[in-house]
Amino acid sequence: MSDISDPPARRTLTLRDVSEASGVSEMTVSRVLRNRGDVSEATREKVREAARALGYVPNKIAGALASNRVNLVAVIIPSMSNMVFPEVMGGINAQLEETELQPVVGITDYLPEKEEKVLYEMLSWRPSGIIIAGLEHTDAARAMLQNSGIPVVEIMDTDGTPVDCCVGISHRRAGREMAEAILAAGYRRIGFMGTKMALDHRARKRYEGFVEGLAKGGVELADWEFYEGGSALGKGRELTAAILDRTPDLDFLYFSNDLIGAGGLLLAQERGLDIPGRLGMAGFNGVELLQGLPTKLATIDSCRKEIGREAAKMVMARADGSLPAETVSLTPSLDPGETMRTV
Amino acid sequence: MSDISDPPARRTLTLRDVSEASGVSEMTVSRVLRNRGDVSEATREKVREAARALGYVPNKIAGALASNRVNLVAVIIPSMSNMVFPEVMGGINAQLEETELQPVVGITDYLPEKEEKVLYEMLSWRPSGIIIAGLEHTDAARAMLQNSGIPVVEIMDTDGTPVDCCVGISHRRAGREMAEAILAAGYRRIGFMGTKMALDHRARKRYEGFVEGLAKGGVELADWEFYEGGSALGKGRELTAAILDRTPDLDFLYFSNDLIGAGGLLLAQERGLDIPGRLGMAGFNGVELLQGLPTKLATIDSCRKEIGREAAKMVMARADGSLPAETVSLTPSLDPGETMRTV
DNA sequence: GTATGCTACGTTAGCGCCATCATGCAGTGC
DNA sequence: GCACTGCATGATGGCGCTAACGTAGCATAC
Repeated sequence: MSDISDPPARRTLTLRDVSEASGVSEMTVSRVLRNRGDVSEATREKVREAARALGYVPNKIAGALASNRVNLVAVIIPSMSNMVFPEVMGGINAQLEETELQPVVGITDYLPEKEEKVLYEMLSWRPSGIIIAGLEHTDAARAMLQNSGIPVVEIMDTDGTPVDCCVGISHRRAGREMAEAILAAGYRRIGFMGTKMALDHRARKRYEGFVEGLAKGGVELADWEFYEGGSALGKGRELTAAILDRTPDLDFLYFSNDLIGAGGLLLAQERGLDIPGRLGMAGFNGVELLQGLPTKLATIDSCRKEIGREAAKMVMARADGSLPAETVSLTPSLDPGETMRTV
Repeated sequence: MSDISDPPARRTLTLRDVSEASGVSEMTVSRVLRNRGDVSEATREKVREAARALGYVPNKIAGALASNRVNLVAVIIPSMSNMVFPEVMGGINAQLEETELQPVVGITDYLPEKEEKVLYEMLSWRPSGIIIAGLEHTDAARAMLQNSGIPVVEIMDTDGTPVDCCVGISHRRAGREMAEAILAAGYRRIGFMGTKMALDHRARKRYEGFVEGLAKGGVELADWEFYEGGSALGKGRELTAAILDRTPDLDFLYFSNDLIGAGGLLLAQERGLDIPGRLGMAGFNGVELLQGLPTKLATIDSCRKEIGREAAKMVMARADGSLPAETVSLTPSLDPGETMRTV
C-alpha cells in the first residue's frame, strides 16, 4: 500500500520494463530499438514512445555478449600530447563517423610494457578491430595481436614487418630525403637535434635514415644534441643555443620535429643569423599549428590525417573480408619553406 | 579422425578452456585471474601457467554483465584538437593510473545533439562514472545524466547549475579579472578577439565577464573581431592585422585564447609596435607549448591538469559514497607576462 | 477446401562470466 | 568421539540481451 507513493525504485531499466510498458515481447522491443527485422510501424511507434518515456538506455554489454558483436575499434597510441596523434585520431574519427563503429583510445606513453597492458585491456572488450601505432611490440603483444582474430592495422611506420595490415610512411626514407635535399642545397656542416629515442622508433628511424643519407654524400654529422621529455618551443630554443655555441660553424640544423625546430628558428632569428643563407633549418611533421610564425620552417609532412583515415578504412574492409593483409606506404612531400636555400 | 591434424580451430578461448587445461573449475580460474577469494598458491600458479600458455584473454563483456561492474569512466569533451582537452585528459589519466578505472573518451565537436548521442552511446556501456565538459546540455542529456544513477562530474566551468558534482573555474570571473587588470594598468582603448561562440559557452562567459569588467570601469570595447574554426597562430596574425588597420588607436588587445594571442603578438612585433607600452596584449589558458616565444604573453591559467585530476578524484569518491554533490571552483592566477604594463 | 506464402510477432536457449551458497576436508578443543 | 572452525574449491543460477527458429493469422492460388 505504502509503496504506491514510494519514490521510483532506482533499479536500472531493462528491455523487460519497456516490453511491459508497451505490451509487446522483449524481442520485439529489441528489434525496434535496433531497427532490425519486421515490425509494423504502429508497434514501432508504441515501443519507441514507451522507451523514451521511461528513459530507457539499452545495455550494450548484454547486447554484445548475446550477439558477439562490439561496435568498438581499439586505437592504441603512445601519447595524446604530441599533437601528431590527436590529428591521426581526427582522421580515424572522420572515417568512422558514418559507420556504427566507435574508436576507443588507449595510451602507452611509449612504454612497451604499458602497450602490452593496454592492449590486453582493450582486447578483453573484444573490439571489432585494432589500430596500433608502430611495428615494434613485445613478443606477448605481438602474439595477442595475432591470436585476437580481429583486424589489426599498424600505423605511422612502414619500416618493418606488420602483423597484419599497415599504413604509414617510411621514416627512414623521410630522413634520407631530407639529408639529400640539404646536401643538394649545398649545406655541409650539419647538426642534428632530437629526442633520446630509445623507445621512439620512428624518430630513431628518421635519424638513421638522415645519417645514412648524409653518408652517401660523404658527409658526417658535425654535431648533435638529444633531449628527454616533451617537445616545445622553449626546448628547441635552449638546445639550439647550446649547439650553436658549441659548434658555431654549423650551416644546417635538422630537428626531429617542427616544434623544437620552430623554437630553434626563433632563437636563430633573434641572434640575427641569416636564414637560410648562413644557417638552414628543417623539422618534421608539417604541423599546421605553426603556420603563422614569421618564417616558415622546412619540413616533411607526416600524412597524419590520411594515415588515420586509411587505417579506419582498412579495419572496416578487413572486417568484412574484402581486403587481404597489405601495407600501404604513403609518400610524404618535402616542403622547403623559407629556411632552406633553393638550389 | 582427420580432425586430429586440423589447424587449431580458432574459436575464441573461454574460462572453460583454461579450466580444462588446468584441471580446476571455471570458478577457480575466474578467482585466480581476478586475484579474488581464497585460492592456494599451488593452484594459482597452475592456472596462471595454463592461461598464459593458451593465450587466454578474459572477456570483460561477460564479466561486466555478470558482476554488474564496469571499470570504465566516460569522458565527454568537445574536441581533441584544442590542446586544452588533451591536457585535461592528462590529469584524468594521471589520477586514474593507480586505480582499476580506465577513461573512455567521446568527442562532441561542440554540438549539443552530438553530445546527446555520444552520452547515450557511453551510458549504454554502463560506465562507473561520467566526466563531461560544461554545464550546458540538452534537456534529454541532462535527464540521462540524472537518471544514470552513476557519479557525474561536470568540468571546466562553474558558472551554472551542475547535475551532480562540478569542478572548474569561473570563466566569467576570469574575464572580469583580466578586464580589471587591464584597466588598472592604464589601458583604455581596448579590443577583443575571439571565436564566434554560440556553442562555446566558456568563451562566451569570458567575453561577457570581460565586457562587464570594463563597464564597471566605465570603459566600452573599442573594437572586436570574431572568427570561426580552429585557433592557430595564423588566424591570430590575420585578425590582428585587420583590427589594427581598422582601429589604429587601440592600446590593448584581449584574445580569447593564447594561440591566436601569440599569432597577434608576432604580428605586432613585426610591425615594430612597442609592446607593452604602445599596445598591450593578453590571452587565456596559460599553455606551456608557447613558452619559448620571444615575448611572454599575459594570460590567465585555466587549471586544466588540476581540473582533470580533481574530476577523476571526485568520480572515485562519489562512487564509493564518500562525497556529497559539490562544486569545486579553482582559482586561476593571472600572469602579466611581458605584454602588459606593470602598474 | 487445402496448399502456399508472407508478415508480424513470440519462444527458447544460450553468450561467458561471477555472486552466492554449498561442500569436503583438515585441524582443534574438550 | 563429536562438534566446531577455517580454508579451498565446486555447483548453481542468472546478469540483459539477441540468434534462430517457431507460429498465428491473413491473403492468395487453384
